[in-house]
Amino acid sequence: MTYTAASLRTELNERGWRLTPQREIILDIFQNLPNGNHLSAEDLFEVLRLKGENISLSTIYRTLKMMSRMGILRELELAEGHKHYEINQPSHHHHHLICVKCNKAIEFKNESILKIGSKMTLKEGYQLLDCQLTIHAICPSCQRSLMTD
Amino acid sequence: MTYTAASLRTELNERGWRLTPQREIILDIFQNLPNGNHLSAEDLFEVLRLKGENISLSTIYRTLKMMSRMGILRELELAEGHKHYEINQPSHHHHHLICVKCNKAIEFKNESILKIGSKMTLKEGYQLLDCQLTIHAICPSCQRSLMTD
DNA sequence: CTTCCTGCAAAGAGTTTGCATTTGT
DNA sequence: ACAAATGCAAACTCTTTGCAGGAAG
Repeated sequence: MTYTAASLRTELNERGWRLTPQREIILDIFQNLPNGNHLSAEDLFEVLRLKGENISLSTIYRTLKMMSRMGILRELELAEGHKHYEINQPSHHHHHLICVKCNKAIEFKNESILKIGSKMTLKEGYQLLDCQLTIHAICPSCQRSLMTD
Repeated sequence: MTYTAASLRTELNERGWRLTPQREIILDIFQNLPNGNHLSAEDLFEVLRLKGENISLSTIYRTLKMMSRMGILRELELAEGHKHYEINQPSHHHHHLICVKCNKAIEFKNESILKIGSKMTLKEGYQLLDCQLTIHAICPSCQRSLMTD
């Protein structure tokens, strides 16, 4: 289930919303992002600026929130004080192991987690958008330096 | 594994840190919080104020971060724009199903998730602090009002 | 031609930090 | 005594919002 400009337009229009150049460009950036990469709002702003696309931060924030709520993007909490976003594709669905000290994140896959999420949302009558297992832990190198913050 | 003032003191001292009245009181609040309850920094500030304990917000933020990093508290991202905290006890370990539109959160238990987390951290040599499955979805009543934000 | 969207600037919320003072160990 | 923690206020970061002009359906 890959999003195209056309399918995005359809889905937007169904809700009384519109396809704008900005939304199309932002979707395109995420579609072409190498696997496992994720962008913060600022990152996206910078990527766009380098491509010569000057889309305002307000629009970026509004679009990221909208696309997350539509299930097009995943909103990741990587414990860095701001959110990161990536395209939401079941085939690349993964989770994160994060060091609470150095914030380093490792991605990993696990097939049973999505099943747990599907079962749970079905049971409660919710419409599933995304499910993420976030593991907070201390990485080997930070374990060796317990005294320092 | 219940924390007492004494065990907290020991663990702090091991790292060259100190047990202060503020830290003891904050731990106490979380110990006695009804199951499934969680507090934001502001909530905790208010709870303390009502008990006549005027602990500054700075100290609260510093203590919450410290106790999370020690594995005493769990840091929850309930998609409300700020973090919530609760005591980290395996026996009450649970996860969250959150509506991205109204932010309503349902708690649920699942035994296999902690196993997945333990296996993953063991494999990578990390020291497990906490693992949480967060499901983002749209609740039944928000599904019925798709047009509105 | 109406409604939605954008960009700008300003405001807002939550959190962090510098520093003088106080307090554990 | 000495290092660490507190409280205060100011600063900071990320994000949201009001509004006027511009664009999509």
